[in-house]
Amino acid sequence: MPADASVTRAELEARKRVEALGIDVDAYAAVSNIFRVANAVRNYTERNLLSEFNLSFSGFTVLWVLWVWGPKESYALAEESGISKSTLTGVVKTLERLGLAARKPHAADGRRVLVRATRKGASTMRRIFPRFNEVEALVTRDLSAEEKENLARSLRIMLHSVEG
Amino acid sequence: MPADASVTRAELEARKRVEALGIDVDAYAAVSNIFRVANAVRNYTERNLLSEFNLSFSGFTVLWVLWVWGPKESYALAEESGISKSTLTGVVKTLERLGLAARKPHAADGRRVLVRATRKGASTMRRIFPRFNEVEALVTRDLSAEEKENLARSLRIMLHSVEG
DNA sequence: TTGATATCGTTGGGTTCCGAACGATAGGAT
DNA sequence: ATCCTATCGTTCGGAACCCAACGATATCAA
Repeated sequence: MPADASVTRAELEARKRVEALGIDVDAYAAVSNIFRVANAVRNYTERNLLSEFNLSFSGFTVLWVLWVWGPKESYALAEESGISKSTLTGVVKTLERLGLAARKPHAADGRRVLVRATRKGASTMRRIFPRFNEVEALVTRDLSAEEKENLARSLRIMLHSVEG
Repeated sequence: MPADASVTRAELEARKRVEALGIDVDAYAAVSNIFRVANAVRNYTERNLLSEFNLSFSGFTVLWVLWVWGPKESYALAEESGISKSTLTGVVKTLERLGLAARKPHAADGRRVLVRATRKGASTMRRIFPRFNEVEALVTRDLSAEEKENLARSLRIMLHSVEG
């Protein structure tokens, strides 16, 4: 086992603290490291890439969803982006101010609103995404193709468990 | 391959959109699913457990660190909790209001502040953590012990790449 | 001892984030 | 036609979140 994969001192300390409580250590290790990595990658990306475009991570995510899926109603857009609908209102407002997204009323239903990426929004995504993917490649550079696939597969299984 | 691990429709749509851009799909799949799972577990936990104690996820994390490591200076506490030191000021203020943490001045250095969990904070953690671990066990219930270990190991390797 | 420089935690300004409540619209029922 | 109920996006209040700037304290050189 390479040194990079060794259990960190923080993890050892935590285990010592809770070992008497009948804890599922494997589950703890898996989940806590997911949060650690997500946090680290999010912060890294916001600082070193998204700030250049005045985009928050959520703003980027929402624009990404619009770019991939095309125009979407607010509720579905919030769902897919992993934020609440009230948060989405603010994020879309910011994207509109930046000229990256636009609202249009639903043709048949006066309550609904369709959100779409503007041309500028699409061209921005074409510029950002390859660089975002470079970060993804960077942070997974020490994993083999098989390890990356297993990682993604395990995460999909977890997603099914928590959402189902 | 079980159905649970199949690539989601969202992922397929995304791949279609970016396949012409020379993207590292394995890296994309690994990283994007980390965010999905982290988001889902965080929201689930805040709604179904932490809200009972008026704790945000960050508040829980900070209190967890104090419980595991004992009293800690602000900078180190922020670092270990994955938030900025200015955010920590607010979070600790909230924990103080709840009676779960307390500040005390550093003996030798007037600039520094030590934060510690109160008795109530410690007893609260003893109540929360087993239930938090139940959630961790729940969301990993369809992974074998070996899969959980491999997952944690891959994540530690990634952490090393992004932080180093 | 005094002055320059570094390092603490906090504050200020602005965005993101959530749940709850709200107004507006829709789609029945009667 | 007129309720009743459901659903949509927004608003509201408060917490979390960041960076930059700040005051206070420490450190070390001259």
